[in-house]
Amino acid sequence: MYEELKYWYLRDHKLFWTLSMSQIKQLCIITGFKKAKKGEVIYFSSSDVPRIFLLKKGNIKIVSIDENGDESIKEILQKGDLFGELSLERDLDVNEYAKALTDEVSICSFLLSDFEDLLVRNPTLALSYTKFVGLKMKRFKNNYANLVTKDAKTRLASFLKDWAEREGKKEGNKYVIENYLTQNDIAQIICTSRQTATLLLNELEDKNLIYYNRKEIIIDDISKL
Amino acid sequence: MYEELKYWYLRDHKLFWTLSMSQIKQLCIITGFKKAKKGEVIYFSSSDVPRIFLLKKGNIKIVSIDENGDESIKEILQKGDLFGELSLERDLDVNEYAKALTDEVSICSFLLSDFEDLLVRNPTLALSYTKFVGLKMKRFKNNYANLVTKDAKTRLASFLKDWAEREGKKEGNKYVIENYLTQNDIAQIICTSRQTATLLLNELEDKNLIYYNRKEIIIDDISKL
DNA sequence: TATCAAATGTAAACTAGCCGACAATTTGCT
DNA sequence: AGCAAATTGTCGGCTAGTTTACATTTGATA
Repeated sequence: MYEELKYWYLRDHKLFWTLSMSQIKQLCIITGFKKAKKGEVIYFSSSDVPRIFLLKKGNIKIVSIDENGDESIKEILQKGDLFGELSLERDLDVNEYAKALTDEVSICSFLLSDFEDLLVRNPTLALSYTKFVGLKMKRFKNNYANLVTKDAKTRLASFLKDWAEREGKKEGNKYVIENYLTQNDIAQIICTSRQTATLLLNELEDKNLIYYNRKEIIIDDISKL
Repeated sequence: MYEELKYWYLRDHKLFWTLSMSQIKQLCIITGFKKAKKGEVIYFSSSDVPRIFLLKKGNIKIVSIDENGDESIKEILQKGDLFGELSLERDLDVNEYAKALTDEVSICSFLLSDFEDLLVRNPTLALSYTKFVGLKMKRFKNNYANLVTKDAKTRLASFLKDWAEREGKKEGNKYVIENYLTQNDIAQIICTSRQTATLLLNELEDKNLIYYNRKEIIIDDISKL
């Protein structure tokens, strides 16, 4: 991998904006780079050395496996998202993996230890990183609060809104989302059975609130959802 | 408040162990101190300046209010726990308050801005703080994963185990917990209705797995729970 | 283009847990 | 002690959502 490219990758993430180009170059912490295509499993938490990963391109899902072997989707990640040992502590209890949802997924990574060194030498970066982790925690809390208090229909609606706002092409109140999820994925995300998800999606379509197919989802008017 | 005492309060928290006494003194960031008794509401997140709080004594619950005015318990905090704007970012969306669960609650606090300065000047502290926030996030994830996948009975059992291990007096496999929660509190924590919580608690008592009253909860054999 | 696996659609039986309603008990307070 | 308020106990009806089971559609690939 070309050295120049490496730095650019980090530079691109807003977490590293505060660093000067020369600082970034000086650090040189990227140690891995990987490409994957749809369906491929990319990373196991129990893998060799603890790392932090940066999703450069494509979409992936983080799936965790509990003691009964049941799988649940923890997160859907977009281009630019960080994942891995974000809490800077190795966690052996958690068993999770990442799976490519789109073709042409590319990921780069650096070692946790290298990143720690970097943080110690750059207090400002450490501060923004802490805020970043904090923000992530808040989003989680919010999501889960939804899970607990709202019914499946509401959860589906707020998931779709969220998705549209994060990734959809906006045209006024209309949003077009590139659909790389199966109904089963969606069901797992909003924590319901596949059947219920199917039912609710069709219900939304019957009411002309969304148009759904395997390639894209069109939300006619997000304010009505 | 005596200066000496202030420092000792911080010194006592494991987050600050890495700092030398003189460093802590130098920093002198504690700006508030408060006492409260049972039932008292202590702090609103929308209060004046963003702060971080340290619970020195007693137990409190963090209650959040959603857009419908429904209240839900976010966290139960023990002596030594930090709370407030832990993510170091002010959050105006969140509406939450803390309520004393025991008599003789005491809390000290410092300003977010002071703490940020401190972190920038002490990268190692920043690092431990990030790990601390990360750990908190993990615990949350775990809890919520439970909420979603397990039924109420299992959730109650794991809450009781957790509580016992964190605060109970251990005698072999037997645990005695000082019970400062109502059944309604417990219900909210494990996200079920008060009636269901009552039912399940009585069920556990019928099976002689626990002994419950308003003062204490005795878990006969935690491995059987 | 024939085949097969994955994804989606649909329906009926079943159930955990919610909700409302009310009684009994305990606690704090004057 | 005596009263009001908070907490706990109990019941039946109700509903959202699960589960099981099977049919249909779609897309990949040989």
